Amino acid sequence: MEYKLIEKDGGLIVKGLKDFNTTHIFENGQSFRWYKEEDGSYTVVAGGKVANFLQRDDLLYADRVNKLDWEKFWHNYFDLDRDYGEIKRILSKDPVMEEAIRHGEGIRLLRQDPYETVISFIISANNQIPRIKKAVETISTDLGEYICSYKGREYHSFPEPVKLANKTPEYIKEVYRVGFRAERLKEVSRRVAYGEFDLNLVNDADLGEARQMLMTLPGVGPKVSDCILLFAYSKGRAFPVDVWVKRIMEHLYLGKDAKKKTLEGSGDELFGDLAGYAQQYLFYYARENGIGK
DNA sequence: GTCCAGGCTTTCC
DNA sequence: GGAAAGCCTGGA
Repeated sequence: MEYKLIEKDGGLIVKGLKDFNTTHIFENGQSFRWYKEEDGSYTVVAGGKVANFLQRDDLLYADRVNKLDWEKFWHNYFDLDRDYGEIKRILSKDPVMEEAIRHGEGIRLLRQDPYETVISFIISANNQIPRIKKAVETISTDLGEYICSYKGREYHSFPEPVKLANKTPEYIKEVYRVGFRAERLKEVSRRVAYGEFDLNLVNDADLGEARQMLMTLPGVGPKVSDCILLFAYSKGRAFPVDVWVKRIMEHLYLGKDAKKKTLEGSGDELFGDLAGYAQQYLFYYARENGIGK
């Protein structure tokens, strides 16, 4: 993608981004470490950095970001080497998808840290987004490194695995309010910290192998594993089926009471290697319209 | 092997 | 009170 970077007042202005909308990117449940400010901008914690993004027309005002940060980190984080225009053109051959895409035309799949994504989505099981966000924030405040204070809030990085591995399940449960997920968080962190599970190997595996590897971790089932593959590893064929995707796939394509296996295979069947992108447009569309409620 | 019920913590609507 | 971007266990 062709775009320009203009340094100004210690921040950065990005001009000419396409297929990019901060609301669509952040408010679709793929990441949990963002805060919407009163001016409509988003303050984001990722990669040990804090940045604020305000989008106005075709300009993105990036505060606490310099050219080097953008090129070394945020460009990749926002998946800017991928042509979402082309993805949308292909998916739009399906008239139902065309409608869904119109509602979330600026969605992009973030390239997030694998360990943070694993922990976040184990917490997400049978849970609600505000509470997931709070748990991830509390873990970071308690165990992560202090980064800065910005617009009245203090920010900390997401901690290394060993930090969570060294806490007792009782502590994790009581301090972070994660309930029955506490034991899972500790065990997964322990395996990663002591090299029993290598998150780098997931990257090299094909989709089926990667899914099987992740599902050996406690708290990681089919849905959570596909979220991790999509939101951390850019495996665009992963197709997480949650209650919302179930509802909208039944509503738009499959009819009610579709079998679990039919649902999980429907992404591949209908959208092939773009299933994960299709899932994001459908999810945003379903949530926005309250389909199936 | 597949399917399903019940349980799990706590918060939010 | 019921539901919540589910997973795990046990039993059919």
